[in-house]
This record gives sequence, C-alpha cells and structure tokens, in this order.
Amino acid sequence: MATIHDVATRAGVSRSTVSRFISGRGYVSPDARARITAAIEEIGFVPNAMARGLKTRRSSLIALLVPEIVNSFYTTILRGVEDVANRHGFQVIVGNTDETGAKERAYVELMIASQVAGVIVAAVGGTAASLEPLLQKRVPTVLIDRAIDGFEADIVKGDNVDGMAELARHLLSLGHRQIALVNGDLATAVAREREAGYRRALAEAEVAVDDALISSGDWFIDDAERRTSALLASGRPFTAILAANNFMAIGALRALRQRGLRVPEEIALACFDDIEQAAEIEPFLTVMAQPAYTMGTLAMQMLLERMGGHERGGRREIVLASHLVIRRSSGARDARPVQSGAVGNGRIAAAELVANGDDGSPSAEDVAVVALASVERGKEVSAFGTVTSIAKDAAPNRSVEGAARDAAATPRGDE
Amino acid sequence: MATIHDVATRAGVSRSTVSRFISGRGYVSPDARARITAAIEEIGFVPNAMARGLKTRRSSLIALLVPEIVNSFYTTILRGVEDVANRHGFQVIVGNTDETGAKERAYVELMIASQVAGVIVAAVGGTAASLEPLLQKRVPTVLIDRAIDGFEADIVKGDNVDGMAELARHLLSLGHRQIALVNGDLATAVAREREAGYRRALAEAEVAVDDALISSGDWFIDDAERRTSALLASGRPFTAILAANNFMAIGALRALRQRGLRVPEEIALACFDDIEQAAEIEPFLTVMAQPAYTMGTLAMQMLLERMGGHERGGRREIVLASHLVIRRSSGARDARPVQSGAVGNGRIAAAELVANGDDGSPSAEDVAVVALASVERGKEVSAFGTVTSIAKDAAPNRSVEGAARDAAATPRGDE
DNA sequence: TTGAAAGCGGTACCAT
DNA sequence: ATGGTACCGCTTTCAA
Repeated sequence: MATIHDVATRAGVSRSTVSRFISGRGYVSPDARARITAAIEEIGFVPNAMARGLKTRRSSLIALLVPEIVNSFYTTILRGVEDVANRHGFQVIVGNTDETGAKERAYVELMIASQVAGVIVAAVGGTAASLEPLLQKRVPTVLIDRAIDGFEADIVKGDNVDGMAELARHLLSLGHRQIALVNGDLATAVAREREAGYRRALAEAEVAVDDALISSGDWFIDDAERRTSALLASGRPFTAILAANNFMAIGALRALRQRGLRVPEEIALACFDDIEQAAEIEPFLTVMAQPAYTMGTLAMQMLLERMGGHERGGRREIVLASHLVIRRSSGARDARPVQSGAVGNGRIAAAELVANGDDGSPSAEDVAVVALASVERGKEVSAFGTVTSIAKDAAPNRSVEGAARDAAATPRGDE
Repeated sequence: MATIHDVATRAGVSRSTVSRFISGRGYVSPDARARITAAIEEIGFVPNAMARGLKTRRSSLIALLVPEIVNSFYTTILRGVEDVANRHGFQVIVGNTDETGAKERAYVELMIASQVAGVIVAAVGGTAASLEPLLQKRVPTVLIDRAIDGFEADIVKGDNVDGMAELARHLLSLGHRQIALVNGDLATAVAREREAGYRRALAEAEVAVDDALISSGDWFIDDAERRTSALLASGRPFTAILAANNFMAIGALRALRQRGLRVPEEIALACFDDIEQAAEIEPFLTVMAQPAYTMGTLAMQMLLERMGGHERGGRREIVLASHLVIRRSSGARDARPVQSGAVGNGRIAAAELVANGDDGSPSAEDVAVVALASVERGKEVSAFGTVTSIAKDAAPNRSVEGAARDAAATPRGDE
C-alpha cells in the first residue's frame, strides 16, 4: 500500500511537503506540486484516513442513526442529510439500529471509535442511555424526529401533537366518533406526542376517549397488525383507525384485509408520515406528511454549526409543520391534497436551503426565521417545510403533557 | 479523551496488558482483568478505531455502495447485508452514489482511506473506472445486482434476461403485441440484459420489435416520465408498457396519468422489481420481484469468504431467479401471485442462510448447491430465493449478446 | 504473565 | 518554500 513516503521519494521531496500538498495547508511550489501530483497518480496513492484521523482527531464522516432504514421517511431524511453534508465535504454513513437499544449502543460506540465528526440520531427511544457516550465524549450531536428526555442536544422534529390533532379532526369532521389509535412504542417521544394530539382533538370535539381503542407496543408492522387484529376480535365498536406512523398503518391494513373489511367503506384509515412511492403508484392513504427531506437538511445544518463551533449556545429546537394529504383511505369526498399552515408560519424554500450554509451564509435559525417572516403559499415542493416554532436555548426536553399544553395554548390559524 | 494509557494507569498495569485485554489476544491474569474492567467502566473508555486500524490495517467496517437508497430494492439488500455482517461482528456503512460516477468514485476513495474490510457495490454503471482503485488496493469486493464489464469480482445478480422475458411473455399472453419498453441507463448491465430478455420474448412469439417503442436514458423517475410522455406524444401506437425497474414504472405511470390514460384498461403496465410497501397498501403493480434480501445475504457471505481468505479461486457468479407477481396493472384476469421456478432449481430457505457462515459451515456456493438439489416448493417467504445458476471460476463478465445467447440456449421448465 | 519499545502513516511545529 | 522530527493511540514482538 502506497504511503506518503513513497510519494515523497518518487517526487523527490520530503514527506512534509507531500503532506502539505494533500492537506492543502502550507506552501508548496508549483514545481513540487506538479511532481507530487504525478507521483500520486502513478502509484495510485490514497491517504490513509486512519493515520490522518489519529493525528488530527477529525474525520470527514457524519453518522446518521435511524431505527428502520426500510421506512421511506428515514431514507428521505438521509437524502437531505447527505445533500448538505456532501456540499460541505462530508460523507454520511448510515447505521440501522432496527429499533433496538443494543444495536444503537453498538453503533454509537463504533461511531465514537471511528472518530466521526458528528452524529445525527433518530433515537430508538426510551432512555438516553445508549446515546450517553456521545455526550461524554463531546461528539457534536443533533437529534431528529424523536426527542429524548434529558438528552441535551439540538433537535429538528415534527409538530406531532398538532399534526396528529389535525389528522384526528379530519376523521372527526367526516363523522367518526369511535376512532381507534394504533400507536407505536410509548418509550419514544413521538408516540406520546401523537397520542396527546389525538386526545386533544377528541377533547376539543367533546368526544369521550375510549382507552380500549388505544393500543401501543413497538414500531414494527407485525406488532401493529397483531394489535389491530386483537382489537377487531374484541368486538369493541369503532369506525376509523388512526395509525401513529406509516408502518403502523400497514399493519392495521393487513389486519383489516384479513378480516375482509374494506377501507374506507367499513373502516376509515389515516396515519402520520407518507409513503411517497406507494402514493405515486396509487393515491390511497390519507396521511399527515412530514417534510422529511427538509428535516434532514436542517439537522445537518445545525450539526455543521455545532461542529464548526459557530454555535455555542444552549439547546435549539426546530419544529416543522406537517401537512394533511387527503386521499381515499379516510373516505373523504374531496380527496385532494390540502396544505395546512398557520398564519404567521413561513415556508422554507428549497432554494433558500441550498444557499444556506455556504461560508458566512445564514445559520439554520436565520433561514428558519426568514421563512417564518415570509408567509408564502406556493405549490407543493417536497423540499419545502413549514416552520412551526424555533427555540433558541430551549428548555430541556419536557414531558408530553407540557408539550401538549403549550401546543394547545398556541393559536393556529388554519381552521 | 480517555486512552489505553489512562486505563493502564488507573488499573495499575501496563498499556500492553490493557491492549491484550481489549483485543482478546494474549494472557491477562484474572486479577488484572478485573481491575482493567473496572477502570474502563469508570472512565468510559472506548478504544480508538483509528489508532487500532492504523496498526492492524483492519477495521470492522463493511461498505455498501448503492445508486439510490430511496429505492426499496436497495434498502432491502441493505437489510440482508447488514444481518449477516452483524452476525459476524461487522458493521455496515452505506454510501449513496446517486447514480453518479463521481460520487461513486469519491465513496470508493473514502472507503479505501477508511480501511474498510470489504465492499459490496451495486455499481453506477458504465466503466469500471470508479471501482478500479478497489482492485488495485486489493480490497475484497463483491458486486451485487449490476455486473461491470471487465471488473473481475464475485457477483450476486438476478436473472435479468430470463426474468424480463417472462414478464414480456406475461403481457404477450394477455394479447399485447405493441409493448413499449421504458428502459434505464444502457451503461448498466441490467438495462442491457433486460432489454435482451424483452427482445428474446418478442422474437420467440414472432412479434416484430418496434425500436421506436424502446427508450433508454437514466434510472431516474423524471427521465422515465419524460420519455414516456414523448412516446405518447409521438402517436406511435402501443397497448402496454414494460418498465425496466420500479422507478421507471413510477415515471411511466406519471406520464400516463397526466394524459388521463387508465391502467390497465387503456395501457397495461408491468415492471422489474417490487415496491413492497406500495404493494402492502394496495396491490397494483404487476412485477418481476427479485429476492433482494437474499441477494444481500449471499453477497455478504461471499464477501466474508474473500475477506477471510477462505476463497482464493476465480470469479464466482450467483444468479437468483426472480418471480412474477401478477397484480392489477397488467390487466390479467387472475391477479394473484405466481411463483416462477424452473425444474431443477431449488429454494434457499431463510433457515439455511442463517445457519450458513458460522465457522466451518458451508460457503455461499455450498448453500446454493444444496438448495439447487432440493426442489422444494413452499409458501412465499421474503428471504427465499431461487438459484438459477452458480458459476465457480466464472468467465469474466461478457457482453449482453453472449449472455442472452446462453440464456436462450438454457432450457427452462416453467412454461 | 507482564512490560518495554518499535512502529503503523500521517500532521504540524520549528528550523533552515 | 521545504525538510526534520516529535508525536497521535494502539498492537505486537521480544525479554524478563
């Protein structure tokens, strides 16, 4: 394996000069430059990242940890993260934690050992235990989608409480009063937040919540199917199902089909998170779509700021609005996309995000703030997002109850 | 950041002893062992992978390079790769090459620089140029899905020629005679192979091929949409569309819908590769489904063998059969899943794959051979695959023409 | 059974 | 502008 020494010998210069050349710091004469370039080409030299990283304690690796890479919500986030990371010379490596704390922990240790420059995590949930080493080693970290109680880090997330409330209101507006909730793992904040939204919407509509219609477990399709089957077997009456995410919806759908129940004629269905490719094939599922690409984009942006030390303040929190996409499964007459957006909210255009981050350009918050100020309603673009709130030096992650209370207190202008 | 030295001091032993302890090689007294364990725990020590890799020239990283991580075909492959890698103590990092040679090249260099233990690539296509450094640096490499002319490496791929021929035969059997082919990038072997299959089926049915109905370009949805729109605008008559993969099908579908054409009533549609989640939501697309999970599984298995030096022979090639899943889009009366399988082919059961690879257990070929011998027709399981052919010391990747000729010469027992 | 010491392949400071 | 030279943190003989 060719080393810097081989290049130096071949080019007739010292290792120091070669080092300066490849790292781009320090002076190298045009003459030496040419000879080194030639030597590198000839022997096919690729600098050893381990040797370099050992010395510099830096790497060009960004780690993204997701619970389920097969879910398009996370692959879309990945694209967002990757696009801005690459633009800044960073490469992204993905770890699939499979909703398993142990796998997450293993990846975290691997990432630390690999000296990654930063980490973005959609955490498995529950405790901060498996992520704790990141804090201890001071690895720049940004949370995405899922908040973790007591884990002090920047976060980009969806407006789960409001989003789920709106989704529930949609079903309520169609006349449903017995709405089953197929939730995910209550150890994850999103599950608790979405349940809070569900409860809030029902309360507002003065519909009593039947706890027997609410189930939770884990985020796997099979589990949602089992729980839905059990619910159907219980004989408890209900006319609609609200699934806490797209995978839960698939599970519910399986159970419904197995019983021969037609959607939406016999049971209506809606869920959080879109499945873009499925929608392309056949617009069926009514969903609360989150701006996943933008979430990835903003998370990476915040991470870059932390990594570069440009941001030394407290915990930041960016909440992006999701939007209701009405399709067939909920049984609405007018099955057409609808953009939810509160007065005073603003869109983050793809163009702005692209401009963002180049040297000296605005930070994630700047962009978000600008977007907030410009209430602009344009056509649907996947890279768009609507900022619901931005908190600088935000309070530590609070309990769901608190979040729900705040959300309830915030006026929304979309209904 | 805690180092081995800190642990040594705290435990009252030398660095060497700590090193022996964490690497598991060499003797360490129970006494020292206990003190080291405690020290590691106390200071939260994680060995620096860079320092270790620098010395050992090894890492526990496997790189998987895919052209489009958003495509479920590749995420499913990822799951297969990851499952066997993890079982052997390796972690997988994914690079999304975005169908771009330059990105692929960049990832390859990064992987080499990072001293990955092995690489699995679904290549962007065209030349072997961007992968060439892998050969030069002797990084164990396995190709998946896409063959590369002149790149000498083990490969796991689908039976593209036969599969596409069968898919075309399905449309022919429904009475279609003017079948448009929306292909992908002809620089990739799969595209050429699938076109060969299309041509073969038409030739066998004595249907003249109308080249004006065949389009190619790249593998992006937008491109397929554009080409399909152009075809529709041309006025050239056709009654069905065969898409070279799932993304091409989405593009074609967009174009059809934009023109208000109903599928399958006005135009029938079928494609290679499934979109599992879409099918779960609504069984619509008739597809030639590939055993993606198994492809990942076998690729990783072959890679482990190369990495361990257990396999020093020539290039190996494993070809897995795909199977026809008839759904609504092709307009067939009996829209139900059908398992295609030639006499003499065998299933690889999930159980066998799991057993495979533990020390001393059978190699990828052994498993495949055993499977070939056991013609067992069971129920559909996603981890199953059907082996079409296994070649040991296979000839270098040949031209499509040659492959098509061979395929035509090989008797198949499924019709 | 343990410790001393020599690197692995770069980087970066300090002279020249 | 360039070269000499200590490391970075861990592994691995080799001696004790």
